[in-house]
Amino acid sequence: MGVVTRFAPSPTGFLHIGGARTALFNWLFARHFGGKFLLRIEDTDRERSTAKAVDAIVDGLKWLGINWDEEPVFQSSRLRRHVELAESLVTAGKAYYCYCSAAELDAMREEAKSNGLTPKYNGKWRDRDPKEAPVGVRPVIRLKIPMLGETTLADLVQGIITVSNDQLDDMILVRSDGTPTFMLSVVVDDHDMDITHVIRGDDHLTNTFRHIQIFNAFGWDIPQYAHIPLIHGPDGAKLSKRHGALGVDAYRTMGYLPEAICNYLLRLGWSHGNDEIISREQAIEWFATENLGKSASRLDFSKLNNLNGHYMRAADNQRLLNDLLEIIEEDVSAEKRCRLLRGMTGLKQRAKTLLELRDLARIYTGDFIPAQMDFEDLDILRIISVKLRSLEEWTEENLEKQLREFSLEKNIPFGKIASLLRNILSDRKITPGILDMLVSFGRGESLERINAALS
RNA sequence: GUCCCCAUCGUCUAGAGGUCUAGGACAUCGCCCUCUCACGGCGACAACACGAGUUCGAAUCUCGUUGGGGACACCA
Repeated sequence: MGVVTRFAPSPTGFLHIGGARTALFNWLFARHFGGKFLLRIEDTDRERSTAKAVDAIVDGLKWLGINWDEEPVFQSSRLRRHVELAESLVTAGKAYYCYCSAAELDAMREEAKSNGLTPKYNGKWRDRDPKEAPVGVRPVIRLKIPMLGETTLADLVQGIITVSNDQLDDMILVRSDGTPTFMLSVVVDDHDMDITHVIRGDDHLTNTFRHIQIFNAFGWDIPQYAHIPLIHGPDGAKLSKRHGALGVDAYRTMGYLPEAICNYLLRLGWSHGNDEIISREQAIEWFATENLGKSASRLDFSKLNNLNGHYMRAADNQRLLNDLLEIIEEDVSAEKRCRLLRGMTGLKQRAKTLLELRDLARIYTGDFIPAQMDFEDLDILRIISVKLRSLEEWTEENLEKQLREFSLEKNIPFGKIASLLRNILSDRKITPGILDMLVSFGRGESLERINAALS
């Protein structure tokens, strides 16, 4: 049977950057082996789950180009099955009803803690006669975890990890309100969906020992696990909203390209020798859990910017123009769109993000105030004006030829001419090359601006 | 507190006992290219957390210390 992976976010917020990486890795792994990648929405927490969050996650994945197979599974629709299975465990003597109150549980934890032990449930109802059940109290269902022995996990990333069973407590499978817990639901769904490999953040590592116990109770096969390290903020502390725990949509509005985000995320905690720029196809071909690192990594925006710059330069001009028009508030005339498209090659190599590109683009779309010039400059400009007007074809080659000839003829440095023209075509210090600008503006607009400066 | 995990340049990492006076990338700083700015090219700076072992030999193996992270809910 083939590989089946899944991404299982809980829809309580946006698709954050760590989640995006988890999804990416699961997706790459499945695609590498020609298997399936499934999406499961873990919405068992009805209070916190929203349809809006589901949309945000779906949009985020689509934007990143991560496509899933089959219809997404909504965990909430599987409540019945989860609870029935838990009850079957009670019947089989592998789970039991517990009637403890919240106050009792607190006391147990406090007691364990004061004895220097892991705080946990003490098994009060584990072997009690159900006849002793207090009336009017709705019980939870707890799993009977073996009191002796240990549980071992052979993790694809972290290696072999063994935990003593006395660290695990009899976890709750079904709450007193009759709803299943995350622990139960994950296991049942991973089993029912035939998940073969679970790649997830290593904040789930210790949960995995509990999951294994549930798998064992049911007598089911356990999937392979790969726990990937978490992403930290630039300061090494846990990722917070302050520094990057943003939704992928936020990265989008910051002007990053999805391929840059994917490439960046891929290289965070994973490597393939010295390769840095990795296409989607190469990533699918190369991805393997063996190359995953074990330590947490920090988010580094300067590297992301560099990568984004690379993908901007590599991007198709028309596509970039479309992206750009989406984030420009005001209308851009057809004429100016043509200008932008002609000038895109020169613009995109000067921008690291779409936001920077938008700013640079104003050279071709915005208003400007031409610089003041002295008489000498005006004389030079007058001659240039005549020379350029006489050009038959307004091409970069012809423009350069004409201006270079003029430069030699009058013994005026080409740089002087270029900066003169820059000052009357734009009021920016930083612009594309002067020939590029003349071509992008086109004959009409260029001559018009020169004329305006002369008068 | 208890349990688990991690540890190479500022950052992401290569490195699976000798080829490591530790390689690449980003960032930083020079130089070159050059009409400004970028791009590109060349170069510089810069790391095996610490301490014991094992071994002829350790960044690589073992143990300890320190530092960081995660988990210990009727959240997921």
